[in-house]
Amino acid sequence: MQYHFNDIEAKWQKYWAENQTFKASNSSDKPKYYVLDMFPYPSGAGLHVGHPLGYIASDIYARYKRHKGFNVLHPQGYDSFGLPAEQYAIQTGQHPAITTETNIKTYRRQLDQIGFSFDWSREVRTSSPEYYKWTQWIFIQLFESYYCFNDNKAKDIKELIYVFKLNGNCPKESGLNVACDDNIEIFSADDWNGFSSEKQQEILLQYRLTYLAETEVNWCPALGTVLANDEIVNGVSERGGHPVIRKKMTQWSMRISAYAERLLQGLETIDWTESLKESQRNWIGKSVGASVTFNVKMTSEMLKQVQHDEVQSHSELVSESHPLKIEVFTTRPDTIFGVSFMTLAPEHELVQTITTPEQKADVEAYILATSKRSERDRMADVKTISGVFTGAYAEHPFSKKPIPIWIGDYVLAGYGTGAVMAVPCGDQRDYDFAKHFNIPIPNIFEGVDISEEAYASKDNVKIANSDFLDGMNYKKASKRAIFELEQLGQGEGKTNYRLRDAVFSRQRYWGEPFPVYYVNGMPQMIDKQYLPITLPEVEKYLPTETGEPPLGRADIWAWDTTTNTVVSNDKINNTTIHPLELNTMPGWAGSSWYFFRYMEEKANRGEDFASKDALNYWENVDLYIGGSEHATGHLLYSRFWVKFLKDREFVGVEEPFKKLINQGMILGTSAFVYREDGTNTYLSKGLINDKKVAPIHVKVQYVNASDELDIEGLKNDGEFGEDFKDAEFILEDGVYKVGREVEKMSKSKYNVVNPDNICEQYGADSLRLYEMFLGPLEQAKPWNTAGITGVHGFLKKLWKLYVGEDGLLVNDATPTKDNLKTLHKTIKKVEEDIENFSFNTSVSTFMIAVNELTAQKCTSKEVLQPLLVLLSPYAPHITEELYSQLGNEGSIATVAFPKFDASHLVESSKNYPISFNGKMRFTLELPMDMSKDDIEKTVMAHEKTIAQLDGRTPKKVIIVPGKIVNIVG
RNA sequence: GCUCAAGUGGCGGAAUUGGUAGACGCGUCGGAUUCAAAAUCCGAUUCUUCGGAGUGUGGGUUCGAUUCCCACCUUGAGUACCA
Repeated sequence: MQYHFNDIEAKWQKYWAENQTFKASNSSDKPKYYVLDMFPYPSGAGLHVGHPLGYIASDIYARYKRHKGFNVLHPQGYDSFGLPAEQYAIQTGQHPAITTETNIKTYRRQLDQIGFSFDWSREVRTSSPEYYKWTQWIFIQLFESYYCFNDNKAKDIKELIYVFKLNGNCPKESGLNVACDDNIEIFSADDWNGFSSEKQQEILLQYRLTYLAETEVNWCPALGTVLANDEIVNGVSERGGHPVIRKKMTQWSMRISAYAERLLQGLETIDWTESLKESQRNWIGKSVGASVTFNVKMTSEMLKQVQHDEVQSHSELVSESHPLKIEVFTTRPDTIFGVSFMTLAPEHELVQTITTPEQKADVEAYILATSKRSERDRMADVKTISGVFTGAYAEHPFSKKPIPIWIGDYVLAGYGTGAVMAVPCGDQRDYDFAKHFNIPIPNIFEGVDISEEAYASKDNVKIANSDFLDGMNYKKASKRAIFELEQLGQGEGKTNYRLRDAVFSRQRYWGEPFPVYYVNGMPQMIDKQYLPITLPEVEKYLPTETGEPPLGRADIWAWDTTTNTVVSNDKINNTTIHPLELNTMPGWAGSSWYFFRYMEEKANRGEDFASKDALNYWENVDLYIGGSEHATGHLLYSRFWVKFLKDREFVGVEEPFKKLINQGMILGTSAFVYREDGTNTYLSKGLINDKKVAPIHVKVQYVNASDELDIEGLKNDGEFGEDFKDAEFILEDGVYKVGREVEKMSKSKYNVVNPDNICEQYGADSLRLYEMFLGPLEQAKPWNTAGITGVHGFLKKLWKLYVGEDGLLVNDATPTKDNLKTLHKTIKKVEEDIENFSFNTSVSTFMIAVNELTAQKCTSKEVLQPLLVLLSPYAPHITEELYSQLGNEGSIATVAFPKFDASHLVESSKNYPISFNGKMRFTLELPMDMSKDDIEKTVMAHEKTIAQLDGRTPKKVIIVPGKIVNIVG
C-alpha cells in the first residue's frame, strides 16, 4: 500500500471538523494553555508559503501541549477592517464587504488544507458588527476615563468632575496629578461651577483618555488619510510607500502617553525577545533630566508685542520684573554652566514675540524656508546647519550672564518643550551650530580637549568652570544643579518620554464607525445599549484627496436622540437630530483586544465583550507568535488597552501576551531578465558585461533550477505575456539565463510560491515539516521548493516502516534494546526542541530515528506507536492515519506524550576514554548535587579504569565546577 | 550616528553547561535497478601541495574555544537632529 497523502489529508481534516477535535472547553480539570497567532489581514492575494510559517509553529506547540495534558485554546480569526482590505477593494472596484468575504473564504480554504488545529467555533472578524460593537464600547470607556498618576491608574471621569466642583484643577489645591494636554488653563472650583456646559466639556476633553484635538498629523494624500507614527517608515507610508506631509486636523487621539512608564516597566515582566523589548523601549524613549526655566531679558518692544500676542496668557502679567519664560528640557543639568546660547524650534510660540525689529526679516524668511521643507527633505538633510539669531537674550539662572536666543530647525517642536539650552562643549549638534555661527564654546570639563569635537560622554569626567559644581561627576553635579534650580524656582527634575499620543481617526470608509455624535460641535457618546453603530452604505467609499471622510457621502448618517437611531442627514435640526462622526477608527483598534474575544465561544457571546468566567479562566495569552513588524504598533497598543481595561476592572491581567515569538520572514528568490536600454531585446545574464540594462522581474514559474528561462511560457502568459510578445531574447549557450536575487516574497516581485501547489504535489505534512526544517523559526530564510523532496522522502520512508506491500508491518514483537534506545533518544530530543522552539532540529531527529528503525527492521508497536505521537504535532495527517491503522480508535491528538526513560540510554552514555591530540581525555558526567568527597572517590575509581584501558596513568585531574570532570593524561 | 541580532562547506543549516566542527537535508559526483526515463536504493562530498589548515579578522583566557573576554571588519533589522 502506497502513501496517498492527498486522500489521507482530506480524510483527517474532515474527521477533525466533524468530531470538533480541537474545540476548547471553558471548564476543565486540566491546566489551561492559550496559544495565539497574530490573525491575518485577508488580502486579495491569498496566502503564500511565507504566511503559514508562524501558524505551523504555533500549531505544533498547541498540539504538543494537548499531548502534554493541557486544555489548549488555539483560535483563529481575521483582522478584516483597515487599509489593506480597503486598498484591495479599491483596486478591484468592489465593495470592501464583498472582497473581504471572498478573501476570507480563500484564506479559510488555504488554512484548512494545511491541517491546523484551530478552534474555529471562536472565530472573530473585526469587521463584523457583533465584534466592533465592543470596539466601540471600549472607545466609550476610554472617553469616560482619565489617568491619575497618584494611583497610577485610569479612573472614571466622574471622579475628576467631582474634584473640579470641589477644588478646581490647580495641582496644589486639588491634589490632582493627572494626564492632560499641555498648557491647560488653571481654574478654581468657583470658576468651574460657573462655566457653561460647553466650556466644561471642552476642558474635560483635555483630560479624557481619548480626546478630540486639533493636532499636527501625518497626512498621506495618496491614501487619503492620516497615519500614526508607526505607520510611517522613512518619511513615507508603510503601505504603498506614498509621501506623507504634516497637516493640522481635528482628530481623535489616544492618550497612550499617560501609560508610558507602565508600558516601559511592564516589559520587565514578560518573556519577549530582548530585541523586541528594546524597540519598545526606544519607541517609548524615556529620558531623565531636568526642566530649566530661562528668563528672557525684556525690551520695551517685547512688552508691546506681549500685550498684542497675549502669550502665556495663563501666567502672571508680564513686565520687566516678571519676564517671559522659556522652559527647556535637558538630560544634562550638570552642564548648565556650559550654556552659551539657546535654540528654539522655528514653530516655538515665543519666536515672534521676542524677535527684535532688526532681526525680524531674517527670522521670518527662515521660518518660511523651513516650513516649506517636507518631512523627508528634513530627514534626508541632517548635515546642513541652519539657523538665525532672534536678537533677544535670556538670562543664565546662576551666572545671570546674557544668553543669545537663536532659532534652528535641528530643534524639534514636537519633543520636550521645543527649546533647548545649548551646551556646545557637551553636545555635538550644539557644537556644530556654535562653530558654524561663531558662538563661543566654553569648556566645563576638567582636562578634556574640545578643540575638535564635543565631549558627549557622561563618564570619567569632572565638571570645571562651573561655580558650585566644580570637581563633581555627572551624577553628583546633576543632583546639585537640580537642587539649586529648585531653590531659585527655575527648574526641577523631570522625565520626558518620546512616546506621542496616537492619532485614532482615519478618513476612510472600511473601519469601525465612532459611537459619537456632535451637539454644538462637542462630541457626545452614544449609550452602550444602542451599539453597534453600523457602517452606513455610501455610494462611493473611495477616499478623497482633500481629506473629507467618505462617510460624509452617506445619506443616512445622523443621530436621533429621541428614538436613538441612525436617521437621514437632511433631518439634522440641532435639537434632537445631530450629525454623527464621519471618521472611522484605525486598523489597530480591532486588533488591540481580539485575544479576549476568543475566550468565549461564539454561541455564548452575550452581553459582555467576554464573560467574567471566560476571562478569569483563560487570563492572558501564554504564547503569541507573529511578525516583528508589529513591534511598535499592534504590540504596544494592545498592551495599552489591556492596562486600561485592567484599571477599569474589565479584565484581570496587566499584560496581554506572556511569551512572544517573532517568526522570521520566508524570502522568495526573484528572477530577472535584462532589457537593454532603449531596445526591446533582452540579454541573457552572462552577456550583459558593461551594457546598460534594466532588470525586470519575471514570474519564477518560468525559470527552472538551472536559472534557464522558458521563453515560450513567458510569452504566452495571460497576465504579462503581452509585454514580451515582440521581444527578442539573446541566448548564451543556447539558453536564456536569468538573474537571481533573494527578496521579500511578494506578488509584485513575481516570486511567490503558493502553498496550494505544494499541498497538491507533496501534501500538507510535507509542507509543514519543510517550513520548519528550513531553519530557525525566528530567522529570515529563503524558500527553495527543490529541497522539499528531502522531507517528503522522509514521510514516504516513515510510511514504509509501518505499511508494506501486503499491509501492516507492525506487530507485538518485543522491542530490542536498540529500538528502545532510538525511541527514547528521540523522545528526549523532540521534547527539548519543542520547549525551545527549535523545530528545525527535531525534523532532523525524526529522519535519523526512521533511518535507524528501518535499519533495525523494527516492527514493534511498543516503539512505533509512541513515535507517531511524537511526530503528530509536526505531521498530523500521516500520524493520524498510521495510528488508526495500528488499530486505535479516535484521534491521536489527545494521546499522552510518551514518557522519556533514561535507562534505555544508559549504555550509550557509558564513558570510554578517547585519545585526542596525543593526549588522553576522559569526560565523566556527574550529578550536580554530588558532594566533593564523592566526586573524588568517583574520579579515583575511574582513574583506575582508564589506566587499565589505556595502559597509562593520568597525570592531571581537573575538576571543573559543575558536573564535568576532565582527566588529562 | 545609536540600539539589537548575526557571520560555520557549493546551499539551508547542526553542534547540551567550553570537550571528536560540519549532524540532517538540498545540490553535485559515482554505482545498483531499468530497453530507457521517472521513482527507489547504496556510496562519496570543508579545503589540502597529504605535512596539515580550518567556524569573518587580530589578540586573550583555558589542558581544550564555533561557544567565554577585548578590539576590529562585514551583513541584516529597528530607530533617527529626542537635547
